[in-house]
Amino acid sequence: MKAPASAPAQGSTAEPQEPRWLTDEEQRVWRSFMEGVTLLDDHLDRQLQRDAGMPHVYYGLLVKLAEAPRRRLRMTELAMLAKITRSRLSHAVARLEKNGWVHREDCPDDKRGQFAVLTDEGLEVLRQTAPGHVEAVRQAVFDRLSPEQQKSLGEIMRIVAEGLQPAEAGADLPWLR
Amino acid sequence: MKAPASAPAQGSTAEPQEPRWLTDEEQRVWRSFMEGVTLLDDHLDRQLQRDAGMPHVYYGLLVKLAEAPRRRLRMTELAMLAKITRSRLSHAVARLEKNGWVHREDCPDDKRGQFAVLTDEGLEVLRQTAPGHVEAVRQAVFDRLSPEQQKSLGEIMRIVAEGLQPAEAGADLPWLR
DNA sequence: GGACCCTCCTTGAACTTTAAACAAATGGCC
DNA sequence: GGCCATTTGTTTAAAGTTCAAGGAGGGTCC
Repeated sequence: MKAPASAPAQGSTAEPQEPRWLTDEEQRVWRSFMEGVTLLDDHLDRQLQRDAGMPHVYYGLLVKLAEAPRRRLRMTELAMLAKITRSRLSHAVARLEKNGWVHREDCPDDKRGQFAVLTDEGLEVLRQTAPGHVEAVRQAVFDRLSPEQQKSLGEIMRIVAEGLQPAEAGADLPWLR
Repeated sequence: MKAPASAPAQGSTAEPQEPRWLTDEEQRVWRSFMEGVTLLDDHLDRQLQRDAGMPHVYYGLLVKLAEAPRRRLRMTELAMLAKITRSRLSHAVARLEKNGWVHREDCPDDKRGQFAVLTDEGLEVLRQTAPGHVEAVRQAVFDRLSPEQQKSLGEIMRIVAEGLQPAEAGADLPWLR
């Protein structure tokens, strides 16, 4: 299902083509990318763990909930918005519930369904910690990039994300994209 | 509690300035970034877990070792190259050792020191799985970006990485950077 | 109604990561 | 030599993530 990048007739039967290795320049790009991501992720995780008592992903969940109508979302919807599996979300919400930042509610329309609801306490935590988090993001990223670079980064990562979007996602779910 | 976005003399004593919130456009950039990274990371992790039986980070460790002088590196050095903590590395190497991909060796010069050494078996795993991994990276990233975008991405992430490099790193370690 | 398949969400076990504490060795410094 | 801070790498436990399996409801087709 992939066409050769260049000339030679590629066997159409099996996989074992000559690998399309990265050039030195591509290597450098890729390594910078992975290093940057690793360092950034760790940095933000530590910042939030210290100041908000939760990892970055969990913080992201609270943000999504805070932005949702009535501060609530179906589990599946939240999982898709946050780009995580439902399993991971189940565990995460269980933890956040224990903290009192979120609580679950049955869905009246669909007895299988669950809403995750952001509590007042959860909203308060967000209020208190958001400034510190934005500041961290700014210092690590936006303060260091020119407006053009910021724009590029957005375009580039949007392209990457689109390419990896699980095919099903949003296809039949009107509320997404 | 709203302060003007621009001029005012900033109190020099404490923290509670008006947060420098992200603009809508910055928000979009940041979210695309986080989504792209999350999806990409998961994608590569699954690809490697399936085809190589290890997470992306572990694969990265084997690569570093393969490139090192006698296929060996001191634990601390490897940890810095891979941008992970020594603790995490200890666990990772323990696991890789159990797989037979790596083995530890005492450092003759420093009795505290340990080398992580890539075994023949480990090198073989790398040989077998590298093509699949590059292909995944290509399809997810390089095939989708123009040469200019690839260049930008490299520059941008290099800047971000530099800003987060633990200050100590490389300062006194001649073998790094 | 009943068979069947799909979706929603949870669960438990295995594995990975984190954070904090620690022993041993090193390297000044006096 | 002896003292002391630092470096090296590991360990423990707790927290988070993944994977595969599963219970339960919904939807469709006959």
